[in-house]
Amino acid sequence: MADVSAAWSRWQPLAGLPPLSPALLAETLDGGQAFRWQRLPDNSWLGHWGAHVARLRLDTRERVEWSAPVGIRDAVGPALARYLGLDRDFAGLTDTLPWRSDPHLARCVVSLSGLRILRQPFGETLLGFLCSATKQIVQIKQMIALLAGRHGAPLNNGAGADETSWGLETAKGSAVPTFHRLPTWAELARVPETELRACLLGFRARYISQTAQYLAAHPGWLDETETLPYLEAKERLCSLPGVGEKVADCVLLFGAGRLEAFPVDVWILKTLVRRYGLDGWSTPQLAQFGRVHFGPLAGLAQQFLFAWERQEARK
DNA sequence: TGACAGGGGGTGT
DNA sequence: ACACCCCCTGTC
Repeated sequence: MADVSAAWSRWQPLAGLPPLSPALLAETLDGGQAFRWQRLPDNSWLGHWGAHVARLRLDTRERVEWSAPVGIRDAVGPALARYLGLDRDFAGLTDTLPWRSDPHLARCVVSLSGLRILRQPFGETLLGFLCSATKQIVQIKQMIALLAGRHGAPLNNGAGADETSWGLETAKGSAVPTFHRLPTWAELARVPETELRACLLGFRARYISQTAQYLAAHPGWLDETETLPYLEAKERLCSLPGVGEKVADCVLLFGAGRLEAFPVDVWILKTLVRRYGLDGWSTPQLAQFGRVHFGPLAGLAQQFLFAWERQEARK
């Protein structure tokens, strides 16, 4: 294994996060909420959000530890706490879900105990889910990586070097390229649609380009949207090209901490049909069912159901 | 090993 | 209902 200690801070425990199984850490970071985490050969996870970079791993007792490039470590600590929602008691929140009267939810909650909802940067979450239409996670991650690499600003590690790989090497011995942040919406507005297409976006390139034009013409619109009440925020997001109810709910759930948002995708659709017997219901009807049945934290319930259904499919 | 379908975490018309 | 794009995956 390559020496990765050189420019990374020493590993330190992440206070406030209960012990986690490797599978659950993977599900949380790489289960469809976020698209910028990768598993490294040493079994740690490398992730990016905003201008932050961090690595996470589990110690022998399954407690989460973190490390960051030394130059930005002091900023990453608090950012990580926010990103992972450490200010929220997810175990307590999960306990308020109606699992006592819902056997399927109960088994999901038990088998995926410890699952949490990330709090990602709002604008990046919008970009990620604009890429998500009829795409699987691996493909979305590929698009996002290309967007970051080609159109995002290189990240300074805080130590003055701008082209460093921070000593991080892959199993094959080649250096990991310089880290880049995702392009901001202002930056995306200046990228020709053809170049977006070259990032494997397909028909999503037009949506992203048009959304970028709109956001560029309306400064502050996105920040305002993040602060609005759920329904108003959702309505505004849905007015963007390429954003429908599902994408809007994902953005609000994973990028704004709105646990009432209940995205209905094909997995949840399968779940509601197969496990709840809702054959023949329309998508709006299913969304309504979810909000009523699962209550004010329907989005949290959704993540348990979603993870369970994907897990079943992989068996 | 290399082609070749088939289908994909949705939105807009 | 169907087009929109085109990469991934499984299969032959």
